[in-house]
Amino acid sequence: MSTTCEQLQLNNQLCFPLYAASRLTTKMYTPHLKPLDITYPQYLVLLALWQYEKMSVKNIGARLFLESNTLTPLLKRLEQKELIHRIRSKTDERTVMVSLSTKGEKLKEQAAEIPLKIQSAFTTEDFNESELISFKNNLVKLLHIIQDKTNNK
Amino acid sequence: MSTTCEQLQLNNQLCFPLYAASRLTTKMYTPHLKPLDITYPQYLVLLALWQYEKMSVKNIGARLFLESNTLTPLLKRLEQKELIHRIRSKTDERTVMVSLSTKGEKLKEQAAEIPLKIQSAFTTEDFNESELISFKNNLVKLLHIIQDKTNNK
DNA sequence: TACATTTGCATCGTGTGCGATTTAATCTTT
DNA sequence: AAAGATTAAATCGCACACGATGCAAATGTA
Repeated sequence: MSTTCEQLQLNNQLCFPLYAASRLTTKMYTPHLKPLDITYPQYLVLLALWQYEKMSVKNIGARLFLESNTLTPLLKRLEQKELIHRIRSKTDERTVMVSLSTKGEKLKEQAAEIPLKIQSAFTTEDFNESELISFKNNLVKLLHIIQDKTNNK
Repeated sequence: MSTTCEQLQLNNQLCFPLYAASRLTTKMYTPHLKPLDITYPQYLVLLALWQYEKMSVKNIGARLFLESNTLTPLLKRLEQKELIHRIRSKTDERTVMVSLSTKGEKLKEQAAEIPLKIQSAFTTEDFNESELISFKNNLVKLLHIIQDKTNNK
């Protein structure tokens, strides 16, 4: 105990609760995503596509903060499940356009109920809805700060 | 736009900024951890050991919310780097006790400066230190809520 | 037009995470 | 004490993440 620096304690760092909360939250989605036969990162890609219908790999990456080295294999899996189409653009052969299949479009209806179920799980007597919203806003603010820090390098 | 449910938008869910912030934060550690030749999860294990010196795999897992299927290979890598010892307990042959090696103990000094460097990166005109602390407290509160939800299943 | 540079995606290797199962040791119950 | 249940690690398979590199198409520049 004598040689323990305060700063080096797990609970005193921001990073660890962020890391742990992210993983546990992802786990909360599993029982809802398993019936749809998709993983959480795949769900995030679909969320983006349900909003924009058609996006390049680059675009999806910008939205989710992911590179092609993660996305390409993930998108191939979604293609194998016949949820999306991957078509190389005619006007720019470098870019691959990702779009929803009919099956992928339909999945949206089943997924529509998930966010509410998750949110209700978070809302407790210790953390009401308005507190949750203000927390989320702070989180997004933090996200932008980190984003700037990592980009400006 | 017409068929887009509000709830299904990326930014309106808590999960996504949590996931993104966690990954970007981890990335911020990389330049500091690379000189020490350790990864971020390995750093977390060492943080726990610097605090308690000697822990069972089970104990480390309880602290980091990780199971042996993740920890065992990770700990073997730390052992290969000669930062820790893994010794099966004499009193209970099922448990493996993890302790710091001299080299692992020494690494603490080099790591001691990391938390401050990270924290200063987070502190900006948009997010001062007290805001950061209250945000972290909310994050920890959320973590406990999720923890209860996932345990009681 | 030639040619260097940039861009978008893919590939590779390593290291997590995690559900599911296995194995061996310990505990419980009778 | 023997049988059954529980527990702690380990193992296995799969799916991310991500640094590094490769490659072909597009762009910039002389």
